[in-house]
Amino acid sequence: MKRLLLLDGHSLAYRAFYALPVENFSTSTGQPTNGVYGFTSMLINVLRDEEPTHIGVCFDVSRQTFRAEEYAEYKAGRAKTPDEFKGQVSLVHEILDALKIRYIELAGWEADDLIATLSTQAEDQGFDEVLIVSGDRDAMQLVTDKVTVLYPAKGVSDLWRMTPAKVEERYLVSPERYPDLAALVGEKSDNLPGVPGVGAKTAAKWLALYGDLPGIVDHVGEIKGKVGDSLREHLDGVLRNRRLNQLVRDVSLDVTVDDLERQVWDRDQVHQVFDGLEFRVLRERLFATLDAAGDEAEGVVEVEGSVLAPEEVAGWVADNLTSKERAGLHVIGDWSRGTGDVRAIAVAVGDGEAARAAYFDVAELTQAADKVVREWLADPERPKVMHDAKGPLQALYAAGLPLAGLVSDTALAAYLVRPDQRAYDLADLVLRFLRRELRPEQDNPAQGMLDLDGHDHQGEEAMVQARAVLDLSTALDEQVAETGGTELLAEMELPLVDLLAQMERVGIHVDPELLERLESDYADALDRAAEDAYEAAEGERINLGSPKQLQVLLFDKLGMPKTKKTKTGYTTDADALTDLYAKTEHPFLEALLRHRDSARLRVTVEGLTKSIADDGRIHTTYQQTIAATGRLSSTDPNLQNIPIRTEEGRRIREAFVVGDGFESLMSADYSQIEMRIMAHLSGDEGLIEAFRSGEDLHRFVGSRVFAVEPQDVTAEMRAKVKAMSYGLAYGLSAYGLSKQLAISAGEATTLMEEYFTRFGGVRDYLREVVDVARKTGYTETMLGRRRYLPDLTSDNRQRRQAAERMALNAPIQGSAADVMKLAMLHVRAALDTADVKSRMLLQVHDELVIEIAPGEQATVEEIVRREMGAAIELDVPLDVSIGVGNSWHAAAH
DNA sequence: GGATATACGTA
DNA sequence: CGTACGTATATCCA
Repeated sequence: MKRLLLLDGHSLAYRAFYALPVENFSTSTGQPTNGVYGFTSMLINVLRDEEPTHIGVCFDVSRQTFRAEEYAEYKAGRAKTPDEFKGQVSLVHEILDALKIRYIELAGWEADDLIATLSTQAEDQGFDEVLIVSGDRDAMQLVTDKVTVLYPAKGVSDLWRMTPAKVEERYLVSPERYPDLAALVGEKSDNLPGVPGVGAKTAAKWLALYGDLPGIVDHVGEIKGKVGDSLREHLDGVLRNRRLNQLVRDVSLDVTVDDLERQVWDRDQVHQVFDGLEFRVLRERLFATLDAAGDEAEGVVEVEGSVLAPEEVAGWVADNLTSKERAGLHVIGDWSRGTGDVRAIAVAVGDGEAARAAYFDVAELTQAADKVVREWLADPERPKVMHDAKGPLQALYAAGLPLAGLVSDTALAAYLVRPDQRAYDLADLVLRFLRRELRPEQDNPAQGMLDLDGHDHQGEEAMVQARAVLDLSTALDEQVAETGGTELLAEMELPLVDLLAQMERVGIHVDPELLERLESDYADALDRAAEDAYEAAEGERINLGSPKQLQVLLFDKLGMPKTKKTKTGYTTDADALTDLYAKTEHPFLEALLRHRDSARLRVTVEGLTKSIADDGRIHTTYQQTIAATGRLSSTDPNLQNIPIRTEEGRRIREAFVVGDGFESLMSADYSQIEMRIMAHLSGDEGLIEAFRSGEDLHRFVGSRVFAVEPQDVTAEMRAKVKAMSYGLAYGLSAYGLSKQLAISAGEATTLMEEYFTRFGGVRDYLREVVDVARKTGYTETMLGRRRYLPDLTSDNRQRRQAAERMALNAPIQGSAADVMKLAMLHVRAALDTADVKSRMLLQVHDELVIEIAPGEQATVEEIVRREMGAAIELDVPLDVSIGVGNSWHAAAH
């Protein structure tokens, strides 16, 4: 497969120069880089998407060409090349040098002629495909079945794929006839005037009628009307245009297409050039793209080790697991919902000559082996590394083999390095960071199954995994150190694994009878709502759960006003339905909304009921590597989204009750932690004073924004500044604020302006966060947790603005998550020290739920208040609010 | 059975 | 045109 990629370097950089704001793209020394940035960005994209085998970039050298000689006004009238652009072409050259991509330029020729020549050559020599990236429409004449022009539609990211059919569709003529059409219509950018009154449609009509331009010339006398006169009058100009827009396909070059084969790029040189240009984000993207393209394994993970017979285990462990050398541990077993069991264990230690590994069954260990294995696992001084340890930890714990001494977890390390990834598969990480292949784990491996040569495949596989984890942990720990995350990993994420495992194991007790009653109450309400809805719809018994059927009923049959568009039609979400109800007062809508509510509550309760374990408790699973900001998430079931806002929904919390042998549930939460962090990070004096004063936050802010005394802040004013305050941390716009508060866009803008006048530090901080992130490529929380946002320099406005909102939010949400994680660790340590039986059950982002043992309430309350309040030092107090009751609902405060 | 779209619960 | 999640249902496709 031979695929040639040709780019018009000058024109692409020039386009980028105008598409990207120079303020955002210049080095600290003032060198503008928007053109070279845009060009490089596009280059990376096409390298990624097209994977060419050959590549070349063509440049214009000067304006002195045969075209200018024939027609002095050729390209005249073009603005003089701005000085800010001039220097950037040589920067593009430097980048191409570092990437080992040839660039071609020749005095007297335009880049398009060179492209035409190389493209023709490639076609003649049997290349499978030629791709031309050019912003010059003359390139359309080169399009064939094998040659495609990628034409930058706007900006630098959106490329139109011009195939023969696309050219025909867009310009109404074949690629071959395109220059005839262009000659008739004219090309403004080249200063080639066309026939006045003749546009693409007329020109295409003539070409269809007479075949080609010579055909038109032959019949020029027959063309009637004003346009006919116009054509005859300007025919000389048309023929000149045609001579000038013909690309030359046989320029004599000192390179051939074979010389353009892709070379290995020079990593050091790339670092140097990109450092000089301060292209941090782009470098990441380049490495990610080119490394991924070359993500080919250079080998497989191999392991030297033995499948141990039961009587060999004790000896092997005694001989090999005594030192402080880290060991890769892989557990074979099952785990879920806070429990599990272990079938076998694989361990790998050492490297190079000293590399060794073993695999053994845990069910049939001898007494001696059981003892040494147990001691090794529980010894905090003998370090272990695992991949995604929490599950295996549960299994080991359930098997009576608790583990200590976990010094790294390759999933957690990878999460800190690449927090936006959604999954951290061991094989993927091994491929990416070690360039080695990990043979896939077999599904349902039969235990102890030997093949004909007596080989234990499952044992081999498990040892390979243990070896991979060990090697990977070294590579990833280095990466973590490079990004300043070592402490975060060692002091926060790793210790948290054990705490989360404990919380999952304990679970939370629920009252199944209450859940059952709720389920039937909700089901009744659901039936009533459904009947009311059908009646209001005059017997149309549609599926009320189908947005598609609802759309037909609401907008077609009932003719209601259209709501906001979705991909497939019009939304029927609760906001829109409430709006519609306000407008139409149609009883169907009211019944439908009730139906939605009841259906939702019923499935929530159903899900909880299904999740009750044999011990009468619900054991959620916490995910520690999902949320890009650093938060935890909860699954199976999700206990972080149990209803609280409506009275009906809150009843579900009454079913979460204190368990046997305990006295009550305690709920402790941080009040307004994100706003407090914003006050701290921004250093805004007004906001800091608000929190120090002890006054109600929104009342305080309202009094400043509306310039009234705090006691004169009305409920309406308070609601407005509250929405505004919370919205800020999400990157809310004036438009969004106006929608949410149902006020005019003008009023929302005024509100925001007033807010920022009073709290200017907040505005400055939010701006600064985005600016810094754009320069460094990432945001950081108070504890140094990073989030990478390459889209901050995207030329796609939507993506860029989305990334900006993420950049605003990530340090705030993420710092709050850090604080809560610290608090959890401190609270547990203090509970342990106090030697109480009370224990942590749930974490809901800013809330902890604790089960209080008899007589311990005061002690625990003191501990929780102290440790949560002192988790981190801020310029404002960290306020903790605590409630106690026999259910989660009753513990609310 | 898997993927996608829509809707909606929490912080 | 407001961040971060997880889950359920309907619908379409293979």
